[in-house]
Amino acid sequence: MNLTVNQNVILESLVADNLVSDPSSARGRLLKEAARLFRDKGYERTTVRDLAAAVGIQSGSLFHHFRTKEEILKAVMVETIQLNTAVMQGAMDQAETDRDKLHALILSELESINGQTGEAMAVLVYEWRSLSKEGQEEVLALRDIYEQLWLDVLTSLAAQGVIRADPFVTRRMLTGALSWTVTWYRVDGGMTLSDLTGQVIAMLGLDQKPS
Amino acid sequence: MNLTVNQNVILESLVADNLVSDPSSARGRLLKEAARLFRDKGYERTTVRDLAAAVGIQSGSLFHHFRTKEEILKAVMVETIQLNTAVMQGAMDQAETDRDKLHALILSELESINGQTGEAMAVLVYEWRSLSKEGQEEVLALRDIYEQLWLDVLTSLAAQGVIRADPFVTRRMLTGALSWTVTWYRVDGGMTLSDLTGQVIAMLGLDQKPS
DNA sequence: CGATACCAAGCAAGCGCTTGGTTTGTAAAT
DNA sequence: ATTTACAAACCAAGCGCTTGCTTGGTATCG
Repeated sequence: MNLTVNQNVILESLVADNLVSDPSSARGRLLKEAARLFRDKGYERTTVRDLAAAVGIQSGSLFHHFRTKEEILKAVMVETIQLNTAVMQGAMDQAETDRDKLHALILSELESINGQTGEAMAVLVYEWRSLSKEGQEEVLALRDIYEQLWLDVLTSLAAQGVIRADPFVTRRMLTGALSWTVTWYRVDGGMTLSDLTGQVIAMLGLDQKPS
Repeated sequence: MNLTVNQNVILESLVADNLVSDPSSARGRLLKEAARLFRDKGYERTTVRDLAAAVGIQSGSLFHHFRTKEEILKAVMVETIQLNTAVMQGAMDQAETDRDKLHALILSELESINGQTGEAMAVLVYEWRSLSKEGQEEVLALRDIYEQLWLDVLTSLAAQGVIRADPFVTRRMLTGALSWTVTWYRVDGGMTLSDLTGQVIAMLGLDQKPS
């Protein structure tokens, strides 16, 4: 189960459906650089001149591709959700038991946050306020689909007595815990994302009674 | 064990030691409003005119109290850490077993995040990047003291086999999980912070074998 | 030829912060 | 009890700079 390869296959199909920009296109490269800058400096501290310089054009030329700076932020968020929902759905389809599904969800989200789409995921989590109200609602609707994948599995596990905390609370705690890894986890620190997934499972006390 | 009362007693002693501004002073009121604005709009989107208007003075008059806008942000962060470290230390001193101490730590942090100092705590977590490098280091040093309280308890619990995940990883996961509550937890939602603490304990699988 | 992608220049607005001067609070001197 | 002295707190005005974005024109390419 190599998630990286999986992600690229899914990416291609989403690009074909025009749901996600081709990373090699001008628009795609801009979104990639925007995600990096927004994560590093924050949306507000990143100027349109920064964005333009990152892809080697003049600041005014940005507005040929996007009408406003905020539209760039929204595109980063929307495309990231689209991609990661699809990747996660794929990982879920390969798992059989609910325990396996939970494992897949955790690993999948850690890959999203700390892998190729990590910069954009950090933006999604920490630049929420910079979106207009309408933008927030649009993103929120997409996010609901993603969240339902989690809730289905956690509710099922709770019904089986495998977890004892409330599924909704558990999901929210895991959202915080996993997204926070972006602030401290480094791939080169000797701990793989698979190791980290194991740590989360152990923290939840699910490492003792195998299914 | 009423944390709110406890917090006010500790607050007074910190004010007496000049470690924290008196909330009724001009400086104290400004910091309170600044925390609220920084949390709601973000540091960058909050202008010095917003800050001044919130306390009913002209924007230029702010610079009689603080040399720069960033100094306001730093003061919000530093004073919040000072207060919450003291409150948490107090809660720890009252607990006996390590399990009780962990319970106290979780409840204490939830009170910090969702109680009176919630706005400032959110700023501390989410406006980190807006501080200069020197400011970050200063805040980080204070934070280490705070974090050591957690690590001592978690390491002890791990040695006893009560928790099986790595103490450092566990703390980081809990940092994310607990600070994330600021985005969804509401006091009026029928769930107290004590309930929420119980949920976290249950999520960690620590609700089954009482000490 | 027509659309797409870009540049060069700059505008209006908003930003953090400064300046010079006025009011207010306080406490010692008369 | 009133005056004097002085620092702290504040206002009114605005400076210099950066911001997101616009405009009019020029390459590039199927």
